[in-house]
Amino acid sequence: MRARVDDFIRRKGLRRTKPRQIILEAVFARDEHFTAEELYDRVRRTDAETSRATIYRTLALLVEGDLLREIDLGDDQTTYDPNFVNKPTHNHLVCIDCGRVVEFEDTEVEAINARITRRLGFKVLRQTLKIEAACEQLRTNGRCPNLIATRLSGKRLRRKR
Amino acid sequence: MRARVDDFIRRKGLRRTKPRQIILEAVFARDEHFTAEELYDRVRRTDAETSRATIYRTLALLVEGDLLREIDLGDDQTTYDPNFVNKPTHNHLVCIDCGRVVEFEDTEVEAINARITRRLGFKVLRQTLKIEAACEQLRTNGRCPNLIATRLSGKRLRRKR
DNA sequence: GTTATTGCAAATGATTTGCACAAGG
DNA sequence: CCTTGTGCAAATCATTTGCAATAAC
Repeated sequence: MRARVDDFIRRKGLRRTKPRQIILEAVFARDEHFTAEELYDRVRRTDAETSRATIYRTLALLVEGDLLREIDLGDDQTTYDPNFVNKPTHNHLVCIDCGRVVEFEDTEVEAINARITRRLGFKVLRQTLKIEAACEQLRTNGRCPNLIATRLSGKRLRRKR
Repeated sequence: MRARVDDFIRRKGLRRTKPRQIILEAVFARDEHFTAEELYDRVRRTDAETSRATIYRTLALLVEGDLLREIDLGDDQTTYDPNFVNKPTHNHLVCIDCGRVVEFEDTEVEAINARITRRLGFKVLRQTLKIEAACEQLRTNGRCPNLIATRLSGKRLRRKR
């Protein structure tokens, strides 16, 4: 990943500034999804100077360079996914009970793309499959470990304003 | 459709007001996608009194009642799709050249859902597949009738702010 | 030295909301 | 009547942007 990022900076002729370094570090340190605000908080812990503007501007650069992808999890803010570099065709399942997001791959999606190209005369560039689902454990057992964990951690469930 | 709407109003105990009637009429008159602002314009032509607030409130009711579905076409405003009542499992392809949106169905998507339920232990409630694609005609022939039509009509191409 | 980059604060723009008035049942 | 629904204007809130100062190269 480090290599990909370095290459990106070189290719784009970007400068290695301090805020940029810190942001890149924060973005690719883990494989979790995050929002601009969450990234801002994380970055702030390392450097209290970095502004939201720089966060947003850097995110835009990374998205443009295909190092990061914007995904829509159904709420009012954009979520960023750093995992497309390693898993270019993965999809998302969002649990409506606990808000947990599960990434999965399914080869059949590729087959659909091929069929679309043939049938509709378009060349597929990118496909986004989002599945909203309910935790079966919660239905059958009346309890869902993820939901409990979510509540305990105090993390807010995703929802539209 | 008329029946579905009436049923919805009755079931919800909603009142039949003039602005509501006009909005419902405008929403289900065609099967085209639209934004809140486009609906507002359309409604305004029939009744110059109706406010944006009422447009948004009515849209929220319809979405809640599953008569309308919000979709994300990649720009900054919500698009509404009135076709899910008749085609509950359709998907969208967005052409990055001309912005045209093509609806399509593909039985394989159902198979994926079934597989997810089995593999991941979630019950699929709703699936959203969006494909971004390029018009092959434009690539091969250098021209795309849709693109030309879009430009002639003066309709803005969809894009992030 | 130049040109890219940053932080700040103000602007944007879609959507939501408080409130007093109007209208449906 | 009594409650739901409406228009208006103001409020929200994530994201963007203009600008002067600062830092890469």
